[in-house]
Amino acid sequence: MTEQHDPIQAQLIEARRNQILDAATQVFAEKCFARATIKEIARVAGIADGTIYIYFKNKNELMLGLMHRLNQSEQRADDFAQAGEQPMEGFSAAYFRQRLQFMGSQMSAFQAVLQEVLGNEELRTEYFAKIIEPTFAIAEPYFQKLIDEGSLRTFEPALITRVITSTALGLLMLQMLGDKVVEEKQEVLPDVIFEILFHGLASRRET
Amino acid sequence: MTEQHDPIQAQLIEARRNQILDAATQVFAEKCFARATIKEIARVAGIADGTIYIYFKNKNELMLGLMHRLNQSEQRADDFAQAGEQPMEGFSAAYFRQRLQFMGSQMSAFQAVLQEVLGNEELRTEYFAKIIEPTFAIAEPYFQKLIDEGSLRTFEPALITRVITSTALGLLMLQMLGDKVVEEKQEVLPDVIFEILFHGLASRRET
Amino acid sequence: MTEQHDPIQAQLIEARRNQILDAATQVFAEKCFARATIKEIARVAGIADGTIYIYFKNKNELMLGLMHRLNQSEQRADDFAQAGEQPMEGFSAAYFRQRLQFMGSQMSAFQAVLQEVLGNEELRTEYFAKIIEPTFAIAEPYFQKLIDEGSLRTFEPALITRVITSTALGLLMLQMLGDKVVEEKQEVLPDVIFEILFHGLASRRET
Amino acid sequence: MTEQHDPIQAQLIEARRNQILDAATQVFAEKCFARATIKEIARVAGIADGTIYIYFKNKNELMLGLMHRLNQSEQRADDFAQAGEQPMEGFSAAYFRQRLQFMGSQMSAFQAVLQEVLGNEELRTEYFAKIIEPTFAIAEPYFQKLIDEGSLRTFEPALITRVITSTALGLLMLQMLGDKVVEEKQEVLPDVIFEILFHGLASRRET
DNA sequence: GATGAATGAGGGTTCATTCAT
DNA sequence: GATGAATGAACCCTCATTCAT
Repeated sequence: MTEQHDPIQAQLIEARRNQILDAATQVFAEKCFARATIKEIARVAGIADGTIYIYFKNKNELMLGLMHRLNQSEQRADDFAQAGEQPMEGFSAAYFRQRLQFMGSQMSAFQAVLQEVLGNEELRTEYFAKIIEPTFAIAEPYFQKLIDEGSLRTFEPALITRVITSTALGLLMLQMLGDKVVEEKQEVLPDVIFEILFHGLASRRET
Repeated sequence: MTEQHDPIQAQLIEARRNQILDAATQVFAEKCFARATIKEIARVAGIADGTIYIYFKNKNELMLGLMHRLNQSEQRADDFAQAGEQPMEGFSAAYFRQRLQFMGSQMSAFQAVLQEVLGNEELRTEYFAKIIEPTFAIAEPYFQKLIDEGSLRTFEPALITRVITSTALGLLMLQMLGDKVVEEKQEVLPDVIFEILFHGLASRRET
Repeated sequence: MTEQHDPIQAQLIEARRNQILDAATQVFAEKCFARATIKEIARVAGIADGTIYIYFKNKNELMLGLMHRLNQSEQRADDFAQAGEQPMEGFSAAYFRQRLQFMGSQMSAFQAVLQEVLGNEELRTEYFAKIIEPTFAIAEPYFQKLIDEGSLRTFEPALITRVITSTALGLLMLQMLGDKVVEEKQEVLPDVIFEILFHGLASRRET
Repeated sequence: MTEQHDPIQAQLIEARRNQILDAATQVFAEKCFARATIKEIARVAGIADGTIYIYFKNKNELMLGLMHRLNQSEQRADDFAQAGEQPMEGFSAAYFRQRLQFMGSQMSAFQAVLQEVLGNEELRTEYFAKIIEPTFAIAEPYFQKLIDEGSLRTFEPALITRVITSTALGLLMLQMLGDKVVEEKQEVLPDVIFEILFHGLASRRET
């Protein structure tokens, strides 16, 4: 009957999906995936329960959709690959700051995803394989190069990525847990962390 | 006639509680709090559903009991306060290693608690106020002293605690997410992290 | 687009509520409130368990809904206030007969309510304050007037209402308990009771 | 092993049964049969849950035991059969007053029994057949005699018993429902009721 | 006999999902 | 496509009853 307005149709569908995912993000972050109800997500999105099932097969697909969208915007925000030939410290510091800012800006979504990922074996595996591991895979050669250049001390690149990721991830967790200091200092924290990770806490004279 | 079973009784009750909490820890870590069922916890504990309700008022109290027990064993394992006059680096490294080992050994419990804490406003507040914040309160003066002594560079102690905690917490998260490298290297990681946090990633010549 | 279903919708909702209340009345009367199960009420109503919870918040609200409906139909059936200037005996006898007939016709509902009210402190207080006491408040001035007119002997109106109400309530109880005589004679009983209450059991000569 | 101290043993058993029934009466009246728990009855009786099952087969037998005991004490208090040759009005008034007083004194037990009887088909039948009907059977010939003597107007004795019983039962119900007037006037109410039932509410001149 | 921990069937309630409108 | 009433599976929890001590 209705002709296929492919591009317009697709945009409408995309808009609806985003509307629903926004509502889901909000409700998941407030209440966690399991306690969130379709009814409430629909209410927040301003649509009827049943409508959600036109755009997502089931509640789980909502979470996957959310993860997927988060991942996409992450990649969009991410210019790691374009490290190019910038001076190491400058690039690294800028990248690190940008990364933390992005995570902070998407905190609700990260909280919803992490929350569920921690308690969902299947999702956990997928999340790690599709999102975290690829980041490592991109970063490790970069650190290897820096070591080879003599910019960095000799640690296994795999360990370097873990330590840096840990710090960022842990900071995000502290923020989610409501730590006031992290929240108040979010402007300076990326630089402080970068400084500590690169030059250490210890004063030089005692080295 | 009947023996005084106060002490014996108490021990039996404690044993049952632990048996149930062990089962709960396992099931919560596998399936998350919300998806875990009393039926399965009972099955894992090898008892009947109803028995759980003799020892815990409801499912929520199971989680609180688990948090409480984790907190207690944490305090028992913790000798931070006894830092005494040991050389800074030695003590710090040892403490850091011990802390990470403890967290690793209790990973399931931490996973269950973190998982739920992330998705439960009320629990989150309580967890942060009762467990995380006190740790900061103990550690900050220690770092202040080290700064005053000139052992550490001048950062706000509050930020130092956040960065260190973040790294530990993030590492735990990575392990929970199934990172193979973290698991394989858990012997050396505490030392690597300590080394990086204290002396930095950057090679010295470029300072 | 969608029709304005406010009025239609409201009627449908009312019909469903009544359908459920009818089923509840039947099951409560058979089995008492506490032993009645939502499953059976749903079965009798010909709907699914969950549907009941769309129309009533919980099982208790079913009982309150039932009480409320009974009270409403009672008020509708009640024209006491319209006693007007009819001759006392005629009006009283007619009213008394109508009242007993109404109670008999709603016996199941009364049985369900009385049953629960007897075993539920809170409901008891509410039922008495909202339903029984107001009836007394309406009736007492009427009897006072009859006494003042010299139609009735001098008893405290409060006591008269209690005695009459007792007789009606007790008769209802006997019927609920399965008394065959009350059931068979329900046609004449109102008149017999009225006759006894107004002119006494005793033969005149011996007065 | 233990010799059979039949009489002493029996007395101990009877005492225990009464202790339990007293507790049951109290808890049933407060909470109704269905909501009363064995645990609470045991607590009120000052014994362990399991002990109740030594003296009563199950919870239902508690109710039957209570009914039975109530019935026995009723019969003990009842000297209807001994009507003898006393003057009709004197005896009747005295009997009626005594009956109402007994019911008032045992109100808790009656409330528990009536409550449950209203909602329990099986019990209802038994209660009516064993307790109420026999009373009718005893009273009816008595009223027949009074009619034959010319002391009472000519009503079917079966109806007279129903009306009188209704009034008493209804009065008990009003008291159970918490009517303040009935409670305050319990001293005079038996006489008022008797007066109304025998000589009517209507003033004589209008006869 | 007395105890009370243990059992597990059963009930109230929630909520993801479906489907007639 | 959109709706939201209806469904019923599944969960938490209670409590009568049993039985080893």
